[in-house]
Amino acid sequence: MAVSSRERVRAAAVKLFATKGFHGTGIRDLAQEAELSSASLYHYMGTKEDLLAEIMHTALNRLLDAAREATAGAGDPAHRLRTLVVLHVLAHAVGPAETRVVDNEVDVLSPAAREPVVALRDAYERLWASAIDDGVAAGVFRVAHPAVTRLALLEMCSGVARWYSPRGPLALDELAEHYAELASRALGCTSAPGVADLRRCREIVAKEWGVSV
Amino acid sequence: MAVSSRERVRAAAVKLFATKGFHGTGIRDLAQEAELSSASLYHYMGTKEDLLAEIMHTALNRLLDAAREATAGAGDPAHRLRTLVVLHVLAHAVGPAETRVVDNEVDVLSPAAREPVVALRDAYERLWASAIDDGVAAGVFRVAHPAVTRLALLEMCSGVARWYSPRGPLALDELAEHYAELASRALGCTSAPGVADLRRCREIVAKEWGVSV
DNA sequence: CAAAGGCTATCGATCGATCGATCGAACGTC
DNA sequence: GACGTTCGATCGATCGATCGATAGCCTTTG
Repeated sequence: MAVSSRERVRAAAVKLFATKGFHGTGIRDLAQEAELSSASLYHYMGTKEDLLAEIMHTALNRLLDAAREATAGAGDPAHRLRTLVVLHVLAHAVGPAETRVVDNEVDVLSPAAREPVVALRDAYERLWASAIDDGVAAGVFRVAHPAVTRLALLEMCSGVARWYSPRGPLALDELAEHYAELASRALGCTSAPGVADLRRCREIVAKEWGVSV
Repeated sequence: MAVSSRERVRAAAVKLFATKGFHGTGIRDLAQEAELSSASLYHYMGTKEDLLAEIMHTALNRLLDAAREATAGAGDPAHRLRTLVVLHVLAHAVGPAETRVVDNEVDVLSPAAREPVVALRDAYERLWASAIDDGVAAGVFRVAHPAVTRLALLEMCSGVARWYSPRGPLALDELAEHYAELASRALGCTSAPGVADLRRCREIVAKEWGVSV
C-alpha cells in the first residue's frame, strides 16, 4: 500500500475540514475522500471530534517543536523573532490546510477537548512573547504595545495560509524573508537586518513536515 | 416594539454565525436566539444561505461606503493608508461578530451567491491597493512587494476582530493609532507620522454602525 | 357604528433528507 | 481458524424547510 488507510483518513479530514469546515464536512464526505465506507472510517478514528482534536494536537506539537528547535541557541531577540516569523510563514505556506483547521476550528471543540489545544497554542505564543519582550527590554525593539503587537504579527503571518499559492509570483524564500522584514520594521527593530537562518528553518520544516521545501 | 423581529433575526444570525459558524448554527438555534418559532423565521428570510448572504452584503457595503467617505479628499497616500487602517480596525473592534462572519464564512456560499460578495471585498481591497501603490510610486513608501504587503496588513488588521475586547487595557483610539503606526512602519513610510484623522473616522463609524464610539 | 374582508405576524406539527454512529457479516492473509 | 479490514444496512436524532391554522389589526363597506 502506498499510503495507509489511516493516513488517507487523516489527509481527507485535513483537506475537507480546511475547505468546508468541521460542521460542513459529513462523515460520508470524509469516507468518499478517503476512499472508504463511512463504517470503515470508525476503524481508524473515534468520533469526528476526536479526529479533529488529534489533527490539532499533532499540528501544534509539530509547530511548537520546530519553533523550539529553530530558536534554540539563537540568543539575540531580534534574530529569534525573525526566525519565528520565517518558520511560521514557511509552515503556513507549506501546510495551509492543516493550519487553517488549527486556526479556524478551535472553538467547535468541546471545552474538555479544547483546553489542551489552547494550552499548546499558548505555549507557542509564549515563544513570540518572550522574543518580543526581550527585544524591548534590550532596546533593539521600539514599540508601544508589545502584547498587542505580538497578536498583530501573529495574525499577519497566519494569514499567509489563507491566500498563498505556490504558483504565485513569490518564491517561498522571498515570502518568508519579506514577512521577517515586515515584522522587524513593525517592531521598530534598531539592530542590523541580520538575515534569519532561512536555510536552517527550511531544513526543519522539510524534516518535520516531510516535504521538500 | 423596541426592536423589530426582523432585526432580532439578523442580530441572532450574526451572533450565532460568528460564534458557532454557519453550518454549526441550526434553524432552531436561530429561532431560539431571536425568540421566535423556527417557522416564523421564514417570514423574515429566504433560506439560511440567503440570510448569510444578506448579512455579508450589508456589512461589506457599509465598510466600503465608510472607507470611501473617510478617504475622500485625503490626497496624500500615506495619510490615506493610515485612514484606511484606522477605519478598518475601528470597524472590526466595534463589530467583531459581523466581521468574523464576513471574513470566515465566505466560502460556504454557493458560487452564485459568493460572486457578488467577493466583488465587494475586491472593491474594498482596491482602495488599499491604490493607496499603497500610489505611496510607492510617490516614494513615501519603501517596500519590496506591495501586493503581498497589502494582504499581510489586511490580515493583520482583520485579526483584531478575533481577540479585541473593550474590557482590555487598550482604548479604541490607542488601538487604532497603534495599528496605523505598525502599518506605516511595515511600509517603510518616510513621511512625517501625520496622524490619521481619527476623530473623523470615529464619527463615520458611529454613524454607519449606529454605535457610540 | 358594526360587520366583513384582507393583511401581517406567529405558531405547532410535520415533511423528506441527512446527520453521526453502530451492528453483524464477509473478506483476505498468515 | 484467528485477526485485521472492510462493508451494507440501519439506527435514532436532527437537519432545513413547508404546511395549514390562528390571532390581532387595519381598511372598507353598509
